Amino acid sequence: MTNPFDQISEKNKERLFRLLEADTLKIDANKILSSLVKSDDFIGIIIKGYIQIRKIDYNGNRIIIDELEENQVFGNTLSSLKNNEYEILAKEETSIILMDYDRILKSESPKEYYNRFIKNLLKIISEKVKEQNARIEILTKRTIRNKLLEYFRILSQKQSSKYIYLPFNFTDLADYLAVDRSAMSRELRYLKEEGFIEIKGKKITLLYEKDSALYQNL
Amino acid sequence: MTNPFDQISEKNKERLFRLLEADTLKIDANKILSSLVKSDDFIGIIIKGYIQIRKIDYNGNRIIIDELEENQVFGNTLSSLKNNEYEILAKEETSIILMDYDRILKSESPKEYYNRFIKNLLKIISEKVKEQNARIEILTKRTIRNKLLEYFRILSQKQSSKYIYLPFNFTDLADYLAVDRSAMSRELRYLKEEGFIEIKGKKITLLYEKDSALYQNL
DNA sequence: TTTACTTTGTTGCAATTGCAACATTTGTTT
DNA sequence: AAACAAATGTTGCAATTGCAACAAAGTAAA
Repeated sequence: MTNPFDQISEKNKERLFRLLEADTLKIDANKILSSLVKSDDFIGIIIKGYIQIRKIDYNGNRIIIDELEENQVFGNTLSSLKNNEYEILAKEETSIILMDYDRILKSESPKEYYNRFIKNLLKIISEKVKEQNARIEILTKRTIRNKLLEYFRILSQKQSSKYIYLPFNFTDLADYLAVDRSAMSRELRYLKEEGFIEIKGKKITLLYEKDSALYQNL
Repeated sequence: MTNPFDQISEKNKERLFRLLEADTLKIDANKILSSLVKSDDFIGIIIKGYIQIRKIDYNGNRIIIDELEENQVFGNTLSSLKNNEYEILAKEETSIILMDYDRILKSESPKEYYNRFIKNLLKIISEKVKEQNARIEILTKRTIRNKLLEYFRILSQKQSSKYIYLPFNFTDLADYLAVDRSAMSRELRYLKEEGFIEIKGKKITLLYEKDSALYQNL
């Protein structure tokens, strides 16, 4: 994961902050921010910590729009985030930097640290696109079972192991997969009963092979 | 939509192409490219035309991964595109530029046109993230009806009108929403019968208001 | 214009899912 | 340790969906 200030010295980082009028912000663990008092178009960078961007619809369904950890970016420039429609939940103590998107792009500074920062941002955002693609692949699966399997596949690949560790609790996982929690719970039970997986808390063991029939319809 | 060569002169564009060893490629209308003979990490830019990136799973379900028009980018850097798993379909005659991702990022050229290009790319990719977010919002809806309504909402907003024009045929729309085509067809009929929409070919008229009860559970 | 192919529309039916309601377990706070 | 809150597990049931199979309409090619 690329650090947004990769190859930028502390001193130049300060200069950059001044140039871009960046603000830093600290959010306590389990605190919810429902509006970011900032200009129209902003980009936020997670310096440290872990947040979720959530939305709650009229039915009370909570949807996890995004999950962000250190060095990742978010902002209304990158989504249709309008204040108040979404909430930002810090799962642990989190520091973020807020900066004006226009200011980032429109600055004509010839400074090396500025160009370097733009490049770093490009890399980070490219990674984000990739992650979103993975999410889309999951969401396009038509059954809960296939969504779970696709999610496990990606996680297993990321963690290079058949013993995978969920970064979610099950309630959040259901929101992430956009399915009903109890229906997901049932499907997980079926997968267990059929001997495909083992679950111990957030640790899941995949008992099937990559060429298993299970994968055939993914 | 930002042009990747915005504020870059023709001459500098040529220099840029040489610097990044970019190749141009022309694809005839309705031709399918199933593998891009190129280095591992590439970025493609649509210069002119319109393509779809599709995937066909073991069930024969076709999924539209991405839709790209002029000035948009794609590439395995931006998704998990592995050759052969996906196909690229040109809906019309399309020209694309292929370039090496590492080369783009690792070049240390101090040239103004190079930095400008990076900035343009950043803007384009930011827009892509935004579009993917919209897609995710649609896919997280739990019923076909709500997926359709969310899709219509976004389209109506984009086209600033209640008379919207589908960029898809219905078969492709179903793939885009990741639902069964016939089930979608049925749902569209219900929406018509209930007087919420009118359909004439690819032209759809939304007959409900933004504060309609229909929207309440979106 | 006849033929072939693609897209759209329709329907019955079985499978899957969401929903609601509740029990149980786990975690947190005082 | 008691009291409360949150997460997990379970189940019946109705609603929604996917699937299959086919008819009709539209489009392109010979």
